[in-house]
Order: sequence, then C-alpha cells, then structure tokens
Amino acid sequence: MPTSTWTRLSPVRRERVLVAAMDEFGTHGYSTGSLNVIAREAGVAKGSLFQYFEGKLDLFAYVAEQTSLRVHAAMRPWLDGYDGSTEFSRYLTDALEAWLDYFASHPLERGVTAATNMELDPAVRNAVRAPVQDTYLAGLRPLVQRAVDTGDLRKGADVDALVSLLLILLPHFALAAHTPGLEGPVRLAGDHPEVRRANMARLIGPVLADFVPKDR
Amino acid sequence: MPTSTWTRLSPVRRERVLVAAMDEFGTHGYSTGSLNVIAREAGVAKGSLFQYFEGKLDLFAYVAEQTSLRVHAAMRPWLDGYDGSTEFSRYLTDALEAWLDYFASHPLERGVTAATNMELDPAVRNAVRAPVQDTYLAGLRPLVQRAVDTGDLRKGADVDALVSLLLILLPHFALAAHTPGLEGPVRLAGDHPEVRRANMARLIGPVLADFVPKDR
DNA sequence: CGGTCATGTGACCGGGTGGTCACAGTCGTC
DNA sequence: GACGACTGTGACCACCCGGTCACATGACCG
Repeated sequence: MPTSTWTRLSPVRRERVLVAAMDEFGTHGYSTGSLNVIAREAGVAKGSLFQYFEGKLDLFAYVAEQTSLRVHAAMRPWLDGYDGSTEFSRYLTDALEAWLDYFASHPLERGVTAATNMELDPAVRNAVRAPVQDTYLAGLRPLVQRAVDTGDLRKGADVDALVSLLLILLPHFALAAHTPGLEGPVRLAGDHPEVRRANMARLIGPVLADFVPKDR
Repeated sequence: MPTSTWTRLSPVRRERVLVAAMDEFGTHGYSTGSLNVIAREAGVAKGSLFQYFEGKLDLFAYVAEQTSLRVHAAMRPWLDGYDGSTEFSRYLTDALEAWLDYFASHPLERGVTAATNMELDPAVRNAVRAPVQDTYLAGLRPLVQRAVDTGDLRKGADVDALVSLLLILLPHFALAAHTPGLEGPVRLAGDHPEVRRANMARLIGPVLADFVPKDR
C-alpha cells in the first residue's frame, strides 16, 4: 500500500514513477527488477521511492494492482456488453481478439501481466497474483453465467469448469503472442490479424463446443 | 553443455551436484538461485562448479534438460502404451492422473519444471524452455495422431489444436496442484485422489468432447 | 623418488542490490 | 524574517552475487 505522501504527489510525478516501475518489472520481473533503474528512469532519487512505498514488494504489488485495474477497465465493455443477441462463442472470440489487441498496443501492461503470471516466489505471488486472479474471476464468471441463463450455453453446463479453463487460457493467449517459445503448433503470433483470429478460434472453439446446446 | 571433467566425475558426486542444483533452481528459479548455495548444499567448492559447467546458465540448462529427460522417461509408458483398446478420453485422463502423481512424489522435478515454465528472461528461456517443449511435442503429437488413426478421435480432428491445448494445460495441471494461487474454481489440490481425478476430468472432458466422434 | 597432470579449493574481485539517513530545499503560516 | 512540517536527495551501508585464480591435493608413471 502506497504511503500518504504518494497520494499527495503531483500526477505527472506519480505517472513517471509508475511507468518506470511497470517498464522495469515488466521487462525483468520482480526479483531481477532494480529499484536503482526505476529511480533513474523515473528521474527521481532512490530515497524518494522509499517515501512513496514501504519497499520493493510494496511497489511491485502496487504496480501489479494498477495494471490489472487498467486491463480490467479496458475489457469492461466486453465483460458487461454481452446480452445474448450474438452467439456466445462468436462473442467470446471477438472479446479474445480485443484482449490480444489490447496487449499488442500496451506493452507495459503486457510485461507486468507476464511478470505477475510468471512469478515463482510464493510470498510474492500471494502478495500480487491471487488478488489479480480474483479480479479476473469476478469479471468472467458473471459473463459465463449470463450466457447460460440466456440459453446461449447449454443448461446445466459446468460453469466452474469453463471459467477455470478460461482462467488458464486467457493469460496464456495474452502472452504467447509476444513471447517466443510459449507456443505450440498453433501460433498466435501470426503476421496477419486474420490468421491470428483464425488460430485463436481453432483453440477456443473446441473448448467451447461442449458447452453450447446440442441443437445449435 | 557440461565439460569433459563432469562426465569423468564419480556418479555420487555428480548426483550430489545435480540434486543440489535441482533443489535450488527449483525453489528459487534461475535468476534468484545461488551458485554459492548449490556448492554448499552439494558439499563442493564453488570453483568446482566452474570446472563442470561453463557458468550459471550452462548449469541451469543442464538441470532443465536432465529433468525433462527424467519426466519424459517416467511418462514414456503412457506416451507409447496407447493401442486403441481403451477409449481415448479415458486413457488420457488416466495418463494425466499419472502425470499428477509423478510430480506429487517428485518435488525436485516439479520445482525445476515450474522454474523452467515460469522463466521470464527470453535469453534463459530460449536456452532452456524451447528444447524442453520440443520434447513434449515429440511425445504428445504421435499419441494424438494414433488416436485419430484408430478412429478413437474424430477423423479430420484438428490435431495441432488439441496438441496445442494440451501443451498449455499439461504444465498448468502439474503445477497448479502444488502452487496455491494458480487455480481457478475447479481445484486440483483436493485432499482426496478421487476428488482430484474428478476435477481433472471436469477440465479435460469438455476440451476432448469436440474431438471424439459424434456417435460415441 | 621427482615429475606431470587432472582435479579440488576458497579467498578474493568488481559490481550490483535493497534499504538508510543526514542534509538541503520548499512550501504555508504566523 | 523565522519557524516547522513536508518532501527530495544521493552518498553510504552491509550484503550477496557470478566468476577467477593461485595454490593444495593426490593419483599415476618412469
């Protein structure tokens, strides 16, 4: 949790520190990320960082939280916008495409998301990843539940199972498109957006197939 | 690649170093793992490590490779044993359960697998993860292909898509059962093996459903 | 025995780390 | 102008890192 000093800071200074921290942690991860570098890139003395945050972990947790809020805000229209007028699998594919587009155009957020997902140290992950995952859960579950309620997904479909699968696949999709070596034979880093969309449909389609009503 | 000195070493000394390195890298990951600790735990001078390997990355790459060989060897019966006499989805569920069992009883291998999968630095991942992933690919693809050939999976099924999905889900299953915060609502860390198996079936079942023939 | 060579060792090196703190500056208020 | 509270600063601390290297050890051979 940032200190009160941080909240009183001028917005431009806050943004400079936040961006520098997102960049550094997003590029090198938590343990390898350097406060010296963050302070230098932000144009701020290192001592100042310790007046704004309790320490490195506190800063990282703040960065992770802010990032997840930004991502969540960007995806909110898709999380809230489903009304059953479009076939759900089509809607979800569109939403996933927007998801990929967002990370393609927001490398800072992509980096921090990667660093958060890849963190190994349980202490760090507990401070950072579990809350973020809860945010995703709170966004996805109602969306899936609504699709079941409207009959766009099969009555009695295992909502928890689908949500769990999405929770595994979503971060993977977001990162695979930009980190080589994460992909299987079906690549998401395709040069053409159409290829990427088609390949994503190849992956998400089969997963959804068992959840849609038989007569569709 | 280890030096020739390493290959001439007594097996007990090699094993001591290997185990210490698996433990350290598996617990703390590559960048945070310490050669000082490895040398101490192995009962070996730090200088000796540099007579066995070119440096830290070389040691880590060796550890990752050896680990993937061990895992691969343990799973080989399942990769080779499919002959179409059992329904494929049943066979795969059994194989995945063996997969979970293996990591439950081999914490060193589990730790290194986690560290390999969670590595952020592209240079390290290229040196380590891509080869490992190729090993998985070489094991999984023939298995799936055989299931298509025997008609246990639908003719014309998208083999690449299923393999890609498995490549994403498998490491996740292996690690989720032991690293809190990685799981969605459907948990694999259940106390009872039956619960765990049932939950895994809830996740893998829908994924497979679209690949099995319609008349089954 | 002396000589050679492979191997083992740990003090040591330069460098980077997260974190601290004594000091300097900068406001608003009386 | 004088005060006090808040904020900014970077030299500094103790510590740990990966990597090196001069030397010790010991096995084998003539």
